[in-house]
Amino acid sequence: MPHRKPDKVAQLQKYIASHGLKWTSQRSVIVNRFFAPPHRHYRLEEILEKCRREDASISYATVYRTLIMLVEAGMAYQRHFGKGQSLFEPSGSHHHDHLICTDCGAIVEFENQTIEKIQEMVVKKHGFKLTHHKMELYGLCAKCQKK
Amino acid sequence: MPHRKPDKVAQLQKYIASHGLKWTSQRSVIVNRFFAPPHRHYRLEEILEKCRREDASISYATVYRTLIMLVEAGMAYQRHFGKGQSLFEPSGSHHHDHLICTDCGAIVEFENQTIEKIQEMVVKKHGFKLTHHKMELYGLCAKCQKK
DNA sequence: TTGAAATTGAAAACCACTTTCAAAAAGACC
DNA sequence: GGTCTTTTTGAAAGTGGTTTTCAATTTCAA
Ligand SMILES: [Mn+2]
Ligand SMILES: [Mn+2]
Ligand SMILES: [Zn+2]
Ligand SMILES: [Zn+2]
Repeated sequence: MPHRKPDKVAQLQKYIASHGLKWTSQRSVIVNRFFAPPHRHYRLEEILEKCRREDASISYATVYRTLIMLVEAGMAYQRHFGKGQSLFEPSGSHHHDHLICTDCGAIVEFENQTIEKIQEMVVKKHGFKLTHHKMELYGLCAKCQKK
Repeated sequence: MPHRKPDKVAQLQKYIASHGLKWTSQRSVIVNRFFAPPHRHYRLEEILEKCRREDASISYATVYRTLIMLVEAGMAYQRHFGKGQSLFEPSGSHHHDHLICTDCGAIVEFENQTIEKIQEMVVKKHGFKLTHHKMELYGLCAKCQKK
């Protein structure tokens, strides 16, 4: 199992250098946590809590700003499931959509090429040029159905 | 072209009567505006503004409460496109998804049975029980591509 | 080592709702 | 009609998740 955290950190350092930004101890803690396996969808507060175990003085604002920076660098996605807090996830190599349990919050990722193709057809039929899409399926996971 | 506003108003009056609620002049103004053709996706502020042309004293809170009531009565949907304000639309007979121009905000509705069927398959494969879904395609409409 | 520029934590501001509350309106029953 | 209980209203305050401000601190190129 590849442990790709160092790659991600190096990639961000390159981004930071090329944009006149600065590498700080706080950013190091935050991005190392964020890119540590397993791949997950994190609430900001969740990352903040983890980071504070390593550096108790890290602020909400710094975690917020760092995650936004990752999104701007193309290294993270900010998702808005439902209407509560947004979730951040490391951006990976391939696109995927989400299946979300409305009871326990479990998130399953899936990919379906047929749906993607049909989307393209729908868009073309209406004369649009597609930039991105959002597809979320909400329901009860197997566990929650039994309760 | 059928002008179905009176039906909707009558339907809401029946709902109101059967729930021990009261019909008011404000509710009359608001629902008549909301159900007046053409079918649209409205921001709350947009409806408020229209209603105030008819009754300048109508408040934000009353429009808000009336729209929520319509949603609870099953006569409107509240949509959360992007991250800003939510949009309300009269609920119609059949399900549809949305194609949204990121430049001018134009919204096109579409329906695709194949996508709906594949969604069911994806859900079943992961052992979920689907309750609802969200599918939005974002891009540039024909007009905005020319600019 | 210096110093301009970026970053930080704390706190305030922002924004889209959502709720509270006292006064007004609705409508069921005379 | 009038009476009375309940619901609704507008104004204002409260909420929650972000987003910005600002003075002090840190980074890092020179
Ligand atoms: Mn994901
Ligand atoms: Mn619609
Ligand atoms: Zn579940
Ligand atoms: Zn457009």
